[in-house]
Amino acid sequence: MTGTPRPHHGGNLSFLKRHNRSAILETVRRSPGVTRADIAVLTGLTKATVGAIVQDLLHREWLREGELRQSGGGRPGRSLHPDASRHVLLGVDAGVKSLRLIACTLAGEPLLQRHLEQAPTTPEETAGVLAARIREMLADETIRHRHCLGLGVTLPGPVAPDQPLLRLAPNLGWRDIPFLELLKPLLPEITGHWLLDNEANAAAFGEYYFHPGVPPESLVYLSASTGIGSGLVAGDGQMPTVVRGRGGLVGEIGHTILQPGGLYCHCGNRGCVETLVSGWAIRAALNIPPEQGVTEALWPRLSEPEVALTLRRAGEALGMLLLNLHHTLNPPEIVIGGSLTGLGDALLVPALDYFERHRSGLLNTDGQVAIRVLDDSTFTAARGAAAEVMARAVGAP
Amino acid sequence: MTGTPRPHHGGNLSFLKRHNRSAILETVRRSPGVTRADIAVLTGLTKATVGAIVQDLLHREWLREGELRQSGGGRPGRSLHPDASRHVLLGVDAGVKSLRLIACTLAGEPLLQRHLEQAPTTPEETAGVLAARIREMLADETIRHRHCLGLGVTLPGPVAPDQPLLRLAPNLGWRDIPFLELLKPLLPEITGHWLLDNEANAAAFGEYYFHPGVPPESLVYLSASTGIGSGLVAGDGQMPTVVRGRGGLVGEIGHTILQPGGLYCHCGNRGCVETLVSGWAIRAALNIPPEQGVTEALWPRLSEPEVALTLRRAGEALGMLLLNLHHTLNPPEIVIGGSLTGLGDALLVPALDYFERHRSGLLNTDGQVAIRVLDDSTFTAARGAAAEVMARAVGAP
DNA sequence: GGTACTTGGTATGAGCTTTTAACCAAGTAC
DNA sequence: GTACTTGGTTAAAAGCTCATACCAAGTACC
Repeated sequence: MTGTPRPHHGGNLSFLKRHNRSAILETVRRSPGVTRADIAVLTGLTKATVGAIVQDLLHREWLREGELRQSGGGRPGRSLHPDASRHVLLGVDAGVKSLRLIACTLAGEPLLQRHLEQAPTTPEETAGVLAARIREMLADETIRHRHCLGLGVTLPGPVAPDQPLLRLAPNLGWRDIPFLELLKPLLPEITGHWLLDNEANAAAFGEYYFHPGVPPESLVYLSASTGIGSGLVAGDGQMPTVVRGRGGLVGEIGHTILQPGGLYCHCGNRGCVETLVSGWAIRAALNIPPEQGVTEALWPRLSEPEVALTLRRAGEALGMLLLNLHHTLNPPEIVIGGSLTGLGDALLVPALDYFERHRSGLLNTDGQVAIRVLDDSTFTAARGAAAEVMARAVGAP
Repeated sequence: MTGTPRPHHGGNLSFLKRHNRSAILETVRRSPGVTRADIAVLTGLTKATVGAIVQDLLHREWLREGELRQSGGGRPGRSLHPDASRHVLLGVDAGVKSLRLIACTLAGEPLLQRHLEQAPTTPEETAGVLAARIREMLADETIRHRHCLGLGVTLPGPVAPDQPLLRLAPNLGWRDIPFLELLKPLLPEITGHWLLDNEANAAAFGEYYFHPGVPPESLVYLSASTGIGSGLVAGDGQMPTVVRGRGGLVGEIGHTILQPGGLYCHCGNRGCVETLVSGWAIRAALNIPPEQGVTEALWPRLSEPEVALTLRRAGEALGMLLLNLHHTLNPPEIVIGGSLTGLGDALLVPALDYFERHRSGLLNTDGQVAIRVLDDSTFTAARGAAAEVMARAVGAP
């Protein structure tokens, strides 16, 4: 449930077996259709070991056998795939304005999605609403007969996942909330893994974990909505890990300074990223009333010069932030999500343009950094929380 | 020699034994004087396993037994310490203006240090000079009878450690140099581990690895000299890892933008950090001739208003960079090294002051970020390279 | 001083996991 | 139909940690 608090933990034979099972499962996830022989080559394990562990995984219904691979002069191998039909992962993203719930397969494909408007309220009330909706989902025909591996929850603020504890969610008015402790008693039927994380961290993890093809060395997720957050995931060939700071916290990239002497931010400093590109900055610059969404308010007004100029400037600031991230961490991939991506090209073209124009040639002799803008990131964080559940389940006995 | 290229590597019994040996060794390194019984508690291994592995480590002379611990009503335990008397780690930092060589113990304590002025030249010539000096060190009475575990080399530019290959060192004029391949044939007597890394990454790793007391969750090293570089190390309770970007490269934090529309940088952009705080920026602002060192040139002039103002402004920019790092990654510790720290309070007081004044209260409800300025970072990168050698040796058969 | 008790460390057999090697299965080439 | 190649399984062997029992060396107390 919680992480290992010990500084340097030894391992026994069961640890070794879990390690190898995880390696095999990740190999199949990353390359669906591989055969046992392929796995043996890729993991460095022997045919015998792979055979035994695959049998176990087939029996647990984590893997399924597929068709025969065509052979080139020998017995054809039996292809293996993740078995997406027997289990379900639950993820919840409790945002400032809405709750997003997802139930997805081991391959990250959504089975059910729920998006509810929900004004900020007390933790207890939010937990109550969530529990009712989750129970509703669990009763749905689509997933009723699946085995639930656990539930991951994300919140919009710094989280210490080891406690687990939400430290602070300014936009919800919450502080030091052990949110899972409120939710668990309401959902005793969920016996799998429970975990809590920051929204951007979970999204970053999910984008990495369910990344199609070869996963990058590291990945940054930039969450652009009311505020600006980020998550960093590094995978050193093994299970990817979220890079966290002090006490498991993560930074608040929205409060990095881009424009010294600029506008005052609610954090007390001047010229933070959030004074230039966040939802509330755009809202303030264009006098959008609080009851209206930024995207809905601006779609009809995109041709107004004032709106176009504001979004272009915000986009350039976003580009500068991307550039700084690139020069600080050089991640092979930066994924942008959050409600602001709904503003489309008016915001994003200036951002990507700025980035491309100013990316220094000092570093990237070859390969480029890929910047991927999500069309719809409504369920990205929730799916990321589900991914974290799966990663934990893979490593569990 | 090279990292594991395989995506998800399985492990066998010998892997498990190495894992546990590493856990025990790290425990003793982190808490010198522990007993076998303490180790069993800390690592979660049984007394029997700990006893057997400790015996092996004593035999290999990685550990030594110390005095008896006073007991509280039972047999007193035998304390264990790293054995710093039998092995030696070699580290080389090939900088733009000088070469720094170090030989140190398993505890990171220096045995020999060499600092040579060396103008930029060809990779081959540099390798030749280094080989001669390393051989000289190896013949020294202090380390002649020790067993050498390997050699780590750092270079001032992006390095892909897996190849290993220096991608680009603008200040040396080198590009795509497999530097170890030049050095290895000249030093056949060094049979241990060879590795190559970026200077800031190695320094960050070393500061983490030889960190006294409980190591932080992560650590950022900021290298401030001619250019500005950084390294990020994250230790998730196991062996710490350097967080790298695309192709093993690391970003160039000196080219993050702090002042949009500011001075032009040699990278082509405007307002980079390096236009504000780097050695060459200060040199340009105060007309320091290239043949003179920045620190030496400015020490006698610190009372001049122009110098004081320039350094105060540079310091504030450095403070802003620290703030942005803090808000991006929230590392519990930021270590500052590099020749610019030689400018002392004139630069650093404004930097730390700016940081403290602007650090937003949003995040740090408790614990603070620690910023540590190294008095003398001459051999920090070289020692870090030696630390990387040790970390690799610990995990090797 | 002797005994009971507590804690540190070692030795031995059991249990589990991977490996080795031999074997069977199922295709192609000729 | 036979030789050959590759995929996968099985049984014995090797290796590691663990549980248990045992010995070692101190304190507390009578």
